[in-house]
Amino acid sequence: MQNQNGTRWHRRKDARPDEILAAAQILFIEHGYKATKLEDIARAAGVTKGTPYLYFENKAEILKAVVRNGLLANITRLEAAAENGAGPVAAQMRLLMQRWNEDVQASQSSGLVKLMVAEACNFPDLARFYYDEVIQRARSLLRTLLKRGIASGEFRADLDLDETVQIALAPLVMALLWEHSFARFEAEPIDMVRHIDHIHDLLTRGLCSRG
Amino acid sequence: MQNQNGTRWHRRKDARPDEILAAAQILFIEHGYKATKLEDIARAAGVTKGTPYLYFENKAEILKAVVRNGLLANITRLEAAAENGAGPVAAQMRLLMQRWNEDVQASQSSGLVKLMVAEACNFPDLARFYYDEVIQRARSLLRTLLKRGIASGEFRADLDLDETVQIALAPLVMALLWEHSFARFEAEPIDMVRHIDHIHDLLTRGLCSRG
Amino acid sequence: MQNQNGTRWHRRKDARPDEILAAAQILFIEHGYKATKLEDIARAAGVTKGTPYLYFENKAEILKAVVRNGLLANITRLEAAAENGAGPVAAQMRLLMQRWNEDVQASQSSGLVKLMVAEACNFPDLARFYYDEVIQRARSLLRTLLKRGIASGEFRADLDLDETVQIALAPLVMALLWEHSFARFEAEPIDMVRHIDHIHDLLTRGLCSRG
Amino acid sequence: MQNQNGTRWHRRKDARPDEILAAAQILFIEHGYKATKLEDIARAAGVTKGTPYLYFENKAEILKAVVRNGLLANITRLEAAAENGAGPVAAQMRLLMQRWNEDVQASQSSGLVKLMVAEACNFPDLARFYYDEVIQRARSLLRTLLKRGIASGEFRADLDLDETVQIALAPLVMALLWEHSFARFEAEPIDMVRHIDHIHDLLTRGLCSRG
DNA sequence: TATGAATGAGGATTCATTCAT
DNA sequence: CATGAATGAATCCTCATTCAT
Repeated sequence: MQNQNGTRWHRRKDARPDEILAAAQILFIEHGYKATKLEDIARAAGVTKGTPYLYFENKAEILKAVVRNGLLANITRLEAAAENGAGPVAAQMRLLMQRWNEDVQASQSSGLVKLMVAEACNFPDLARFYYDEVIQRARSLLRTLLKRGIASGEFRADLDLDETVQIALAPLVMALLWEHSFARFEAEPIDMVRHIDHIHDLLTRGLCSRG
Repeated sequence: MQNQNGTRWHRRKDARPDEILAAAQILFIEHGYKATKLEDIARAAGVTKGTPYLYFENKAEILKAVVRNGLLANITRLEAAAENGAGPVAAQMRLLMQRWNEDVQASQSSGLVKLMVAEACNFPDLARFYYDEVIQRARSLLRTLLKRGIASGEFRADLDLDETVQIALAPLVMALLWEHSFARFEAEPIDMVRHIDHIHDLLTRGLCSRG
Repeated sequence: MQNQNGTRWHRRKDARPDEILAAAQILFIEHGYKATKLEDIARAAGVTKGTPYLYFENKAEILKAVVRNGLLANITRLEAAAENGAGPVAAQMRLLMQRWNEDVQASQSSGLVKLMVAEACNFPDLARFYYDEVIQRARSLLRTLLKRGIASGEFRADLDLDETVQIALAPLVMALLWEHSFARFEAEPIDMVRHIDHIHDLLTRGLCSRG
Repeated sequence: MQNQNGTRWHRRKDARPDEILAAAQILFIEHGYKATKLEDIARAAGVTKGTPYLYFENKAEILKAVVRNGLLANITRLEAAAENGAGPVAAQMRLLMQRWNEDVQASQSSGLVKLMVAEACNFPDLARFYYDEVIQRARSLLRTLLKRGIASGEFRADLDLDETVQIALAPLVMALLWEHSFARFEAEPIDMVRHIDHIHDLLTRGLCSRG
């Protein structure tokens, strides 16, 4: 028997769990946790019904692994990208947003946020993990930048940090959710690079024209 | 089963559908569509499991009715509130956002957005309805305001309308999603009135300090 | 409120049970006992769900009443028709078959036999009633005729009465069952008068040509 | 649940479908389609209620498989038995009827006809299949024989073929229906070999004595 | 390791029956 | 008498999970 690459079966041991998680991620995001059948995950991963149970306790654990895996990697890369920035904070912020976007695209993880929003109530400990390890760290990152901007006089000194962080993140998060909910009804797909430019522009300059 | 009067049931034909929808809304938002059992909806509505079928074809139709009912009413009230504004557009916008918030609070419909995001892929026609009748109408409303602001010279003339609308709505929508996902992990609940003020402030003035 | 005849509601008391039975008969024959909903019976009878219970204990009793009513009337009329025949027995037999056919057509009861065959196992006492009050009496009738024919020398003396009765009835019964099962697939409907002539002819003369 | 070996179950993939169909056939014939619970079928087949769904789409498909399986096999064997007959047609016909009877007894399929009659209206496509693949083929077979008999001068030349076929088949079919409806009320079971002899005798010679 | 047949608890839906009006 | 809202047992079907192979 040959797999799709034409290589013989062997040494898949290490890859299996990730293949299962990759398949599960796609299906969980597309249909939600409950509506996704374990057998579909298995089939999408190229294995049969029993196999996921060799690597994961049960369906819930697969969901947790999907989220942990995907998001931890993302946030970690984001934090790495945020280090040692120099120059105007606004420009750093813009660069960081674009980097983050590239990373999300590359890691195919955009739908995880939707998944977490949808399932937060049903998986309190997972939601807690997401809150602690993703949301808070992302906020922290942005807060640091804002502080630097305020300190340097680049940003207004009267900003409420927590509020501003929350508001600044919203359009970025919404773009992800959008892609996995209503984007298909739009005439044309979102150009994320351009969208992020607009977000950045609006955030920094505001709507109002200057006197 | 006996009700409080000692009779087996009340004759509630007129009230029943709404009671069932109200119960369903809470549970669908809390647990998602699939994870909500019809019997739970029934019990929460004070009836037994057969009763919902007297008023609704099936579970999916209950979901659709929940969404249609709740959101159509909201958007309609929002449009009414948007009429005949006068004075500075920024102030009108702020007023509208606060009005909308009050309406959402009053109608207990904040979680419907989360529900729609979570289930958009599984209910394409419902998602289409939501896109057409809620999203587009909300966008249209905001776009009109922006145009007025640009025309009056209050807002920057170089704004991309579609992008700006999308971005401006994001923090408002995120606040709703937040409430039904991770809000419980926060030290204190969001003060929406204050939050909206911050959103409005940031939107209009931007982050940057002025020379 | 007016009924279909334009007369006011009144004095339906006596007619109701029969209207319900008439509706039930049609539906039971068409869909079988289990697949027929009491509400459908009620609607077909022009009443609502609860009404049949004013006249009948439950669904099973309605079935029993349908069968008893319909078939007892038929067999009784058949016996009446069989009385005081004169002339050649074969001719009497033919006349009786045609009379019976006319009666079945007129009484709309042709499907009751199918109903009984289909439900005999689920309603043993009803089946017993049918066996005793319909089958046996019909057999008895035919047996009497056969005996007369044998006595008169018209029929062969070596006939086994029981067997012959059973065989002679078969095509008649089959024609009824046919009408309520596969007749619709035929190019043209059965002409029962002609069919009975053929049955009679074949029964009396046999297939074989005579030397 | 444990089987006799103390294991939870056997690996019976090949045998299962037939075991399920065999169980279903008995129960469908005994109680009708609607009144038969899938769990009863499963239990009768020695499995639990989920297992039938591994092999059949749903209950209706089980019914169809039961009928198709059972009856196609019967009619095919009947056609095989009809080939290359020699000698007097009446004798061939008798032999064929006896063969058919043996085959029906051996294949335990006598009740399928009753099942089809009972459910024809609820399963139009199945009824169509039965009409095309069983009834028409059986008729065709008999018609061929009759034609041969007429051609050889053995049978009357004035026979209406279609009518005669229908009438000749009736007692045979009725015997099957009888067995699964009212036979139990008879003092003694039908001796089919003898019954067929009588049918054949009556068919060929008719009731009337000869001058 | 991997398979996939089998399980069986669980959930959607139906419908005969009841009974306050 | 008649209605029809409500009930809840019954039944179809699903699918996460197990385990002999």
